[in-house]
Amino acid sequence: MDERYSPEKVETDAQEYWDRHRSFKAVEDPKREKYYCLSMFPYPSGKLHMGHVRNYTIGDVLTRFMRMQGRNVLQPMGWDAFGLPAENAAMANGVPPAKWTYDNIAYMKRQLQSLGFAIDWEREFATCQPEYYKWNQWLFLRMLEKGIAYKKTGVVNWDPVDQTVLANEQVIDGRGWRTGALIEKREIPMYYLRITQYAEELLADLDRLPEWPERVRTMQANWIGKSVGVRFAFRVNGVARSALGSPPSPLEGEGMGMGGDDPSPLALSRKGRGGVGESLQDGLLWVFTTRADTIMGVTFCAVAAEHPLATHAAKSNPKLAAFIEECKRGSVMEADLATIEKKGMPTGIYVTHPLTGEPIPVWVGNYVLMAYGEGAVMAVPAHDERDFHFAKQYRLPIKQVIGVSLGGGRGGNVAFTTDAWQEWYASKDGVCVNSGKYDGLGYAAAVDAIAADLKAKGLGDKQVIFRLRDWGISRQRYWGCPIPIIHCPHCGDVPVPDKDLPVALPEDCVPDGTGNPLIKRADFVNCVCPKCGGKARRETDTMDTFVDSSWYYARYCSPDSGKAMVDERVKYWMPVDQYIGGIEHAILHLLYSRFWSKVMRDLRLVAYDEPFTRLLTQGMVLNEIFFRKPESGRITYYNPADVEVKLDDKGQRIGAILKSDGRPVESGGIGTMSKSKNNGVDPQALIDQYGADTARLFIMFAAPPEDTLEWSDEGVAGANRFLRRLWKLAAEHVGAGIPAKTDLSQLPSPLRDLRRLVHQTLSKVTDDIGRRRTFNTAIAAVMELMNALARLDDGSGPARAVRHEAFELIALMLAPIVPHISHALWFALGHKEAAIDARWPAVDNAALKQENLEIVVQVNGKLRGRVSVPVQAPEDKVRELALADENVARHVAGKAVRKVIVVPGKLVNIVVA
RNA sequence: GCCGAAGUGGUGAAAUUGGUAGACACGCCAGCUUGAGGGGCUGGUGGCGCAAGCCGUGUGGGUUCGAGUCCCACCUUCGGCACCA
Repeated sequence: MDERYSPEKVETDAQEYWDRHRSFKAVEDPKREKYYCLSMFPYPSGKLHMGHVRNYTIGDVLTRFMRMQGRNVLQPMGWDAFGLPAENAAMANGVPPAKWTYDNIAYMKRQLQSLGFAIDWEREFATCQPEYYKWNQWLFLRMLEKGIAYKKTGVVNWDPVDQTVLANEQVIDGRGWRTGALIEKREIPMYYLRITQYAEELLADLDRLPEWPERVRTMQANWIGKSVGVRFAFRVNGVARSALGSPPSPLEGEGMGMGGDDPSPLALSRKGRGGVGESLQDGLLWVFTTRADTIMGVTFCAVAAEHPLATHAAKSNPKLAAFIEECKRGSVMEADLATIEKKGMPTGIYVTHPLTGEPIPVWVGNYVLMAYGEGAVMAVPAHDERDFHFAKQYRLPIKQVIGVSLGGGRGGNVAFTTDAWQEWYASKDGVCVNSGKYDGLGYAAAVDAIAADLKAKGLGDKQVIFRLRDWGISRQRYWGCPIPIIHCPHCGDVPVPDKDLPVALPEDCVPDGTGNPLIKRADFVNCVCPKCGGKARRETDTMDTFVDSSWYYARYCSPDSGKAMVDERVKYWMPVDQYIGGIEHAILHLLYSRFWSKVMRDLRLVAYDEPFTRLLTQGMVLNEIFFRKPESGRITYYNPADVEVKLDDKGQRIGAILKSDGRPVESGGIGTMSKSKNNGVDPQALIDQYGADTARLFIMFAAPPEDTLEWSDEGVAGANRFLRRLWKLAAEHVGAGIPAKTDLSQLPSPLRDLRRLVHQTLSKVTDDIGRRRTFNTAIAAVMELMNALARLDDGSGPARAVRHEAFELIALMLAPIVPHISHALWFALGHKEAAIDARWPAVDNAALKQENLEIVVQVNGKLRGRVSVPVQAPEDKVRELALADENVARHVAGKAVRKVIVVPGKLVNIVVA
């Protein structure tokens, strides 16, 4: 064994061994329990970043650990290879997205391999390969047949200069990123997937995912956004149905006939979202409310700018038309809407209150969303904070209809004033007042009574609605999976027959920013109608890349299947036992994958309901931010590698300078590693300098996996120091020869203590990795053991045998985390079989036995002494020994002992007066 | 604004079930080692105090023999987002 630890050699050797023996090939074996460990696949952006390294190291540790536990493990890897960056790169460099993508994949694959991940590379694929995306198309056609996929118009960002559709991220302050032109909103036909049909199940099944982080489940539940309330209508005064120009809808009447008990999400999702018209059938203004108990307090209604009633009113009111235009111009991003000033304008139209018959004015409000509910709300300013402020601003009446008695709870109504908003105004705990026959009813009773009365009048009923909207998958982009539709002038939109799949994407296009290049590809666009044989035009839109990532985990089970999307091997491997990825995917990717799984299940392609049994969301990787901001001009960020930090003599930071010019830079705190803040660390540089094991060790040691991880060059050096020390100690031990097998059950005291520590450490590491997933504490425990081992200065036979066992267990305990050095140490310790095929060691319970325990003694809760007591000592004896301790006796002397609390094996607390 | 998570030495953190606060590591200090390369080894390192000891886990209360951990109120930071009717 070399005296010196040289990671390049150690790591190359280990990786060559694993390659040669195809150690990571996963083979289905019904006799063995499987373990499918999956990390979210990367977008091939060019090179790995630290977030990838962290993600894949966590997955690899669990994979290798479970493998040592005897499970038949699968850890695959692939590439989320379609997407916008490839088109941007093409525009910048003139390289086709296909070439750019495949080059990046080749480079990043080498990087992943150099980190020594236990990946079955034989299952690798990229989503841009026709063998994969063929099945996107195939499933899309099945969805079309089942009515899950459908076509309707949607709004997109239109750049009038480049004549192209832009993604949200390509719109900066309302202008195109390349042209600077003001972006217009355009309505174009698009394909949608009816995820809302699964809303109820997607919500309910969150309860079947107990091993997902609570906060992810909460985020998904909020995103699905189930609301139980009442949908009802106001008659629009003096407006006939024909005047509104809304065509009779085939869905008309469906809402009323559905009954409140079992509302179908499918029907609901159609209603109110299908576009203009439906909300005004028969001259009715439909609204949805969760506070029907406040209906007697309605003093106005507010509709969205896009609402047909607003459109109608604007025809004869230029000022209103201008206001509506202003509202429509604003951002569609809901986060932006949260901060805009609330504005409104009266339409001049009145509606009739369904219960009181009073006339109610209708306003247009910029805070009403067309996409949620009916695009119209009843406004109860006394009991809704937004309505309250709106009413104050425009001097609209405010009528209290809910009373609350605080304090005693009997009768005494707390005073209501319109001076300022009070928290309790929105409370559901009060009872109705000023509400005629509903007076005195609580929330639930009032809602029931009011819903029943509305139903009797044929003007409404209870209703469940979801915030979740159908998934629009059409993208007016080149580098994606073609949507398999043919547009025929005679037959309309015709699905591509299964036998003609895949619709292959030409790979030699170079986008130039002026729209989808597919439109100009005659050989792609021109085709023959499968129905009538006439000339037809192929759809040029491609699919959202979230489609690609919605089922890739299932494809890994049978990546070579040419006949089917997935084959019977999926039954063995799925569902994924452990999924690992960034918290940024908590909603969309995970929700779409869950939806896609349920669709595949309903098509009897798979048997599972949920694709990911256990989820681990790893924290972000942070680093310091340094910058200079000149008097005039732009802020410049400096990479922490180019900055030297100045410390005072206590190690407290006093400043930082740029290494190149020695002049000070300012600290911007710490933040996520990003290009814009120039605070990234290149994993490749780290691997080149210290090796993969050091990178893996540092990343797993610095923080628990779910927490953020702060980068530290000193910490990396420390991790490397530990490995060098381990290597050196092991080399010294092995250099003296492999000790003969020795009976370790009878050892002198210091050796027995050391051996107990060895097995205590094994016990802790097993629990930390297997159950707690706190890799940082597992590593700390091994470090502690190594420190104890280094202190043992004893060259005797028994000592060498104890030391040998300790090194063996250290090599195995560290094998999931730093597999290369463990591989080398294991062979050096005299084993013929490689560490990769070794089993996780078992704790020797006999080694854990001890005769005496150290017990802490407190007096009035303050630590006053420690005593050694026999393990089997009865409580009286422990108490006696505790009181006999010199320091304890001193603190107890002269005081009456009131109580003595004995916690077996832990402590004694003596309570004195 | 709403929702969620978290506040512990100079720093990253540990304390798993209410039971020794600060394991492990970084940094710093002292000493040794002419093998300066990102050296190696030993010891020290929460604050105050000569000491006994006292104080100490964001702040203020509370429960308990005992609280970083449980309860109430507040402050701060981070993350997510919805004006969701």
